[in-house]
Amino acid sequence: MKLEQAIQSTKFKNETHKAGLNILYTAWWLKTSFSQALKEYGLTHEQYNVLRILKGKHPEQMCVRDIACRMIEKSSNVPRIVDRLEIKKLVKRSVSSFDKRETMIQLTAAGLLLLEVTTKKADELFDSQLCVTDEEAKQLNELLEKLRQKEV
Amino acid sequence: MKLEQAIQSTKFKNETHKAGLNILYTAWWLKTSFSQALKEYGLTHEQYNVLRILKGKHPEQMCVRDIACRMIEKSSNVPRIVDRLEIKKLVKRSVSSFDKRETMIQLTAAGLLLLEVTTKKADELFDSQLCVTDEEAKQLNELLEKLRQKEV
DNA sequence: TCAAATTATATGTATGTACATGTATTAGTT
DNA sequence: AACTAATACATGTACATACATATAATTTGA
Repeated sequence: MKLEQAIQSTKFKNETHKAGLNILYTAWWLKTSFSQALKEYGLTHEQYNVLRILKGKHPEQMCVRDIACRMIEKSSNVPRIVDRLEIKKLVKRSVSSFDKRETMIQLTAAGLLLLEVTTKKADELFDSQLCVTDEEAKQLNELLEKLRQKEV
Repeated sequence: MKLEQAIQSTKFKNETHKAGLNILYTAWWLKTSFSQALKEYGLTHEQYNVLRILKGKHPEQMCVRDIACRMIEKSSNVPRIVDRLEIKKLVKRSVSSFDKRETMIQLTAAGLLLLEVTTKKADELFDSQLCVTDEEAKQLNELLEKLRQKEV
């Protein structure tokens, strides 16, 4: 669907302005299909993101701060997301012996198992939903990174 | 900043997968700078979006449903956003005489004024933050729309 | 014409975001 | 060593999202 149809608007200030809205809309669309796919496993897409990050270090633990700085949405409130994962026994919290201020998070066996299943689903979704060639994806990545040049 | 630095991850399944994450990250970044700019006016970026949509029809009114289907994030809860705008006297609610189920929303003079000031700020932000040429923006729009081809 | 289905909006709940503040621990300075 | 600053995390609050349900008005169709 064209952006014009999606947000029922035909006039944009310029192509750059339209690109901004197009990125926001595409991100919403992507998050939504993603969340949809995870729903049957009782995971939100942020919870999935945290599990994925933990997997990267598994079986080592990670502290909350290290998880936070790997999140796509930097202002995510990791302790709260971990709360929910802990209730579902997908992760375990413990106090760091190295620095007692740190809370160390570790995937449980259940978490690891659920992650394997959902990762398969999620990867399939990415492959089937995102209709660009490898070359186009590369181009898209370059454009997005150029666009973000002034990032602070 | 490259995506790799932003989310401290170097391995991606493929370029398409990376593009997906890149879109999500760029959208977060954009929303954040945007919200930052609106903060001094006491508006959230969703509230601004609703005001913008209302402006499109001003001085006519719009019903909640019409606003909703123009939102970038379709699952936004428009009645609740309108609640907050109404408290700040930026919009006015009234029951439609045409169909009493409908709630008609209209910008107030205060809303219109605030919108003018914030629109200027927002447009400046878009122009200064999004570092792409007109040609690149056009390319980006095409790629995003190709990517979303399978949209339902 | 009237009961049933549909529609428009409001509202409840769980989760997440954005930001401020509180608490415990560690690091740094003198 | 003791005081101060910084750090890591938890938690409170306001707003937003995602989805389910409630309520009232309108439309449909038997």
